[in-house]
Amino acid sequence: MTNKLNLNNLTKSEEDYLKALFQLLIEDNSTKVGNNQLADYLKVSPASTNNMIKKLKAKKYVVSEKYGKLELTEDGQSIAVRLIRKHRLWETFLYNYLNFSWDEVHEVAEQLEHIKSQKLINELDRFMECPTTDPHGEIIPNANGEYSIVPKITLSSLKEGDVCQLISVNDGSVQFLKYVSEIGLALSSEIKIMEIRDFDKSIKIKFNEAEETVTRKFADNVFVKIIPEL
Amino acid sequence: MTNKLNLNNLTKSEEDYLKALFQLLIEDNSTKVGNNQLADYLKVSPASTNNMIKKLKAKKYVVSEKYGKLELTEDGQSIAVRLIRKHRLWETFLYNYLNFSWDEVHEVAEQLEHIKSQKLINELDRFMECPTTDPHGEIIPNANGEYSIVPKITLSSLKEGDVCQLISVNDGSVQFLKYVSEIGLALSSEIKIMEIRDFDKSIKIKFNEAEETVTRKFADNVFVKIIPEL
DNA sequence: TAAAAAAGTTAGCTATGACTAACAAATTAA
DNA sequence: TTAATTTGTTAGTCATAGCTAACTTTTTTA
Repeated sequence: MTNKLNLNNLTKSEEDYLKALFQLLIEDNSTKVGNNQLADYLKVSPASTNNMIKKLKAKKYVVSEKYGKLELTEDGQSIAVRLIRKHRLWETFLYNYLNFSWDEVHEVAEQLEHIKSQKLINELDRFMECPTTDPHGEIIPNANGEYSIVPKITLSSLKEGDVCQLISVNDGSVQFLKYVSEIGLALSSEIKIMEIRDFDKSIKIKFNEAEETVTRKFADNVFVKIIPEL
Repeated sequence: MTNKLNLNNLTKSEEDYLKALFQLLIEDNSTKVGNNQLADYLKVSPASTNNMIKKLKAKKYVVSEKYGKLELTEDGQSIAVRLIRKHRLWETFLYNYLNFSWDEVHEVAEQLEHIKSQKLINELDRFMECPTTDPHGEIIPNANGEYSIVPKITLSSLKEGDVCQLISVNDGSVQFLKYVSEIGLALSSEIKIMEIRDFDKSIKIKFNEAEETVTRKFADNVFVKIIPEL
C-alpha cells in the first residue's frame, strides 16, 4: 500500500509550498534550499514561509532542523509530483485544444492544478492520449507519479562553440516567454554558442541562420541538451 | 459601457453566495428570500450569511433593508449568470468528453466554475460548439449572459391525467440523480401522472410503458414541460 | 576572530470566512 | 392581542494565511 496519501486534505497554499519546494529541490537540483529562498520563490515574506513550513513539518511532508535546510519527505514529493502532472496536463490541454498561446497557459494552469478530482485528471490524460511533454517542453509525470527528471542544463552553462537543442523553457514569466517567441526560438531549435562576453556574460547565439545576443539572465531560463560534435 | 464589472475581484465565497441568491431568487422565482433560507441553502450558519450579505451590500451586488428580503442588483445578477454559464459549460465538457456520469459532474463543476479566465470559458464554449443545455437539461447562458429563464414546473405541481416531458432535474444531490437514472428516467422522457395519493402526496407515474410510484420530495426535484392533450 | 551581513525565527497584527451563543424583531397562533 | 415561534442580527471566537518589526543564529568577510 504505497498510496494511503489523502490528497484532498491540503489547502491551496499548502500545495503551492510543496510544489515550490519540489521545483527548487529536485528539478533545480539545489544543494541547499532555505527558508528565505523559498519565500523569494513564492513571493511571500520569510515569516509566512516559516509559518507554513512548521505546518508542513507537523503533517510530515517536510523535514528540517532548526536553522537547517528544507527537505521533502516521500509523501511531500508525491504530492508535488501530482501537482506538476496536473499543471502540465492542463497546460497541454489549453495549448492543444483551446487556442492558448505559449505564454498564456501557465497562469490558468496555476489555478486548474488545484482542482481536486482524480477522475478529472486521469480522463483529461486519456482524452489527450497521454501526452508526455507540455507546451514548454517539460516532461509530464505519469499517473503513478513516475517521471524521469532530466538534469536541467541551462544555456548559460555552455561554452563557446557548443551546439545544443532547445528542450524546455522556464514558464514563470510571461515577458520571458513572449521574448523567446519573438526572436524566433522554438522547442527543438538548434542553437550554437558563438561568443560569451566576459564583462557581462552575455551570449551571442546562432539559430536558424540568425544571430542574437542574449543576456545571462535569459540564458538561465533556457534549458538545453548538448549535441555532441561529430 | 455595460461591462465595467471586474469579475476577478471576488472571492470564491462571494461568488458562491451570489450564485445561490440567483438560484433562489430568479430560477426558483421566490417571492421572498431571507437570510436563514440562504444559510440553509448554502449549509452555513445564519450568522455567516448575515456577515457575507453585509459585504455584498457594501460592494453593491445585493440590496436589502434591515430585516427585509434579499435582492440582487444588476451587477450581482450578472456575476451569478456568468458563474452559472461556467458551471454548466464545465458539466457539459465533463459529461461529453471526459466520461463523467450524470451524477458526477456537479461536484467537480462546483470547483471549476471558480477558475478565473475569460478566455478559458469562451474557448471551451467554442471547442464544444456552443452547447445550449447541460447534461441535466438546464439552459446554458450565452457569452453575453443572456438566457431564457424557463419558468420551472415541477412534476409535483401537475394533476392526475397530465402528460409531460422531462426537461431538467435538480443537480444538487448525487443520491437523487442516481435514483433518477436507476428507475429509467432520462431527459425528454414522456411521463403521465396516473394517480396522486392524498395522504402522502406520492405520485404514480407511467413512462416507457413502466409504472413507478415516487414521493413528493422526488417530484419537487423533477422539472417538466406539460404536453397539451390533443 | 570579531564585526558585518545574511538567514532564520518569533511575536503580534490583519483580513477572510467560518462558528456559537445571546439577543431583537417580525410573524404566526392561541 | 399577547405569547410562542421563526427569522434576523450582533458580539465574540477560531483557523488560515498573509504581513511587519524585532530578535537570534549562522555564515561571511575584513
